[in-house]
Amino acid sequence: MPTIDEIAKLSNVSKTTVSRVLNNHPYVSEEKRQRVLEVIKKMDYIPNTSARKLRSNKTMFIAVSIPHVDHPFFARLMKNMSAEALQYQYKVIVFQTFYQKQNELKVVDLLKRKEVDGIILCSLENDWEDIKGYLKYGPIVMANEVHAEAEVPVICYDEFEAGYKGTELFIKKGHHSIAFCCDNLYSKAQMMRKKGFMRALSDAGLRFHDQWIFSHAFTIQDGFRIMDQIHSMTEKPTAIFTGNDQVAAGIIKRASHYQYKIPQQLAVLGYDNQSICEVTNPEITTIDIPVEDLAKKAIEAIIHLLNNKSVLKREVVTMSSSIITRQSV
Amino acid sequence: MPTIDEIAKLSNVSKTTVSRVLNNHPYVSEEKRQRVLEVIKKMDYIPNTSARKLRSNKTMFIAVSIPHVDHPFFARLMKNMSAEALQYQYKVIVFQTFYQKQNELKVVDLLKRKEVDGIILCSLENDWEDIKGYLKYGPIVMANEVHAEAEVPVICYDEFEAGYKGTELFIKKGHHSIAFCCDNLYSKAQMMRKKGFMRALSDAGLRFHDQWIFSHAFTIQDGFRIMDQIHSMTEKPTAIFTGNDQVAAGIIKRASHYQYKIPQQLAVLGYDNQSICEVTNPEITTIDIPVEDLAKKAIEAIIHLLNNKSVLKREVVTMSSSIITRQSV
DNA sequence: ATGAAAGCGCTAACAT
DNA sequence: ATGTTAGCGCTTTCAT
Repeated sequence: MPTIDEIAKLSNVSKTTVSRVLNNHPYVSEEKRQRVLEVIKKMDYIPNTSARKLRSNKTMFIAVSIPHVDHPFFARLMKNMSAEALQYQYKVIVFQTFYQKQNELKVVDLLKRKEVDGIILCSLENDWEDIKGYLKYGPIVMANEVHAEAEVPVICYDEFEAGYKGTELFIKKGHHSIAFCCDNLYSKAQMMRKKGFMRALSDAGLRFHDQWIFSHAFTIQDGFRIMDQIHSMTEKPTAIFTGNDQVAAGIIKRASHYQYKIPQQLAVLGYDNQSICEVTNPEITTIDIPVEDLAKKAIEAIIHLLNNKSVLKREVVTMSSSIITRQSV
Repeated sequence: MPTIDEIAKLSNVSKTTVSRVLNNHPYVSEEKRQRVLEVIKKMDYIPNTSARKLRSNKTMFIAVSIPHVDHPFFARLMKNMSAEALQYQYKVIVFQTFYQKQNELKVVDLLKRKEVDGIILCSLENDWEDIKGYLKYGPIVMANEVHAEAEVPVICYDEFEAGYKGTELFIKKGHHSIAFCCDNLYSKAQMMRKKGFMRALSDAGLRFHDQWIFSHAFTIQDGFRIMDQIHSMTEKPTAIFTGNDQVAAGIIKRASHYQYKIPQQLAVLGYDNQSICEVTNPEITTIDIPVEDLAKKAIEAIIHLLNNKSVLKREVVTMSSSIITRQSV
């Protein structure tokens, strides 16, 4: 692979001039520009990225951290973020934490190593105390996940509202015994959603049962497990807020197996509006969240910080979700 | 962020020594090593990655090219490749082609720019002729997708066998009118699968019908569309090889809507053994492919090339798939 | 408009 | 065992 020096030599110009041509700088005579361009083409030259990065101290990379990519919601988010970043000539590197603190710390380390220019955290494994120190190395934006006081832009859904709305829907349909699923309870977003759920319950004068809160609900298999648990209970809920369409699908399938009438005996509300909602029987009533919008806003936020080098500050953008009515509620 | 020079100064050693400590070279007195380590810790120092890459001409990055990440099969593949690469201290960068030739060319360009050390192509948009020139910049491995004469390692499934086996299953069950779905027909892998299908047909003395070949079959929605088409036909197939569980799910759902008895009136065979197979009604009989194995072997292959700088040569590893019997066939 | 020269932060050959 | 020095390939002052 030729270097800029060789191109300069062959074009009979200095490497400064070649660099100018490469970067579309003005003040290069048309004649030399053409000559350089020809040599570049002939030699099949492309500048070395590492050298450029070292010199300019910019990588044009944004790291995005997610639990793992084999998850319909995060996959969709990544797809959109990548496409959006490309609009700004930035490339997205996906980093999977696999729910490990340590892997998340490796992501923020990338900032320190000047391996990426900025970071978007779509989940949060560590305490914010352990992350905030990295802010001095570059901007961090939080998307999807929220945090109470992180002094960074946060683009998120109104989880409280979603929790409230969904629960309210059950109540309107006459349910009094409502269950709730979540990934885990250390996620602030999940907490907010649960708060909305609890509020709707208390606003309606309903009690909540401890054993009707199911955690570690991610997959179809988890849905099976949860339904098995419900089936074995003496006092059963008649409605369940799943927080995830995969889980809803699993519950519906297993409930049918146990001959439950859905939604009469057990109403099931999904979350995410994934395509799986349309293939279960009955089809899944779910909460639609604006993933594309979230992706776009998150990329815009990080790009803004990158370009303006403006001071990072807390700035929460909250997005509304809406209920998509199908058959399971 | 401090540089290696500052660390050297503060430790009263040369930067060579610091570099040695950093890279675990021998021949550093324990005393100096400790001193350096302390300063590094105190100063919160991490070496600049771009500088390292420029100097060492290694990036420790592997680019993996896929159509897009929001696809259950590719998501699973990526998850496994990323995890596997980490074992060798390599990081995977996912690049999505969105089925565009031009995006795929950007991926191979990364090799030329020294932005990645090697590439794994999991799909192929361009003619091999337009890719092979990049081999002089670094190793390329093909995984999942195949190519007739590409002179690189190819880790793939036995698509012919899968096509044959699946079709044979239908025939054993007494079907004579069998339809076939595929993404597109410029994919060599898809071609092989189709060949297996055709061969099984002809071995059984069965004809194939042009209008029973459905292309552009990727998603649940495509499944709906295909089922609509089938339903409108005067001469309908009684079995369909879908090539993808999402498509199978869509077909099953829509067929139920039209009151088809599955598998009696319409047998449906999936592909990939995704978790969605277990939530449809009836559950999807499918072809299980060893994704984890493919990921592992592909990473091993590229690492091998990277380490040994051995000559690239064609070397095809073919993996068998197996039928998972559920209810839809 | 163009070029000479400095230097980004690091590693490694070479000398001691 | 340790340090001196060169240089990876590029961009950017600064001078002309």
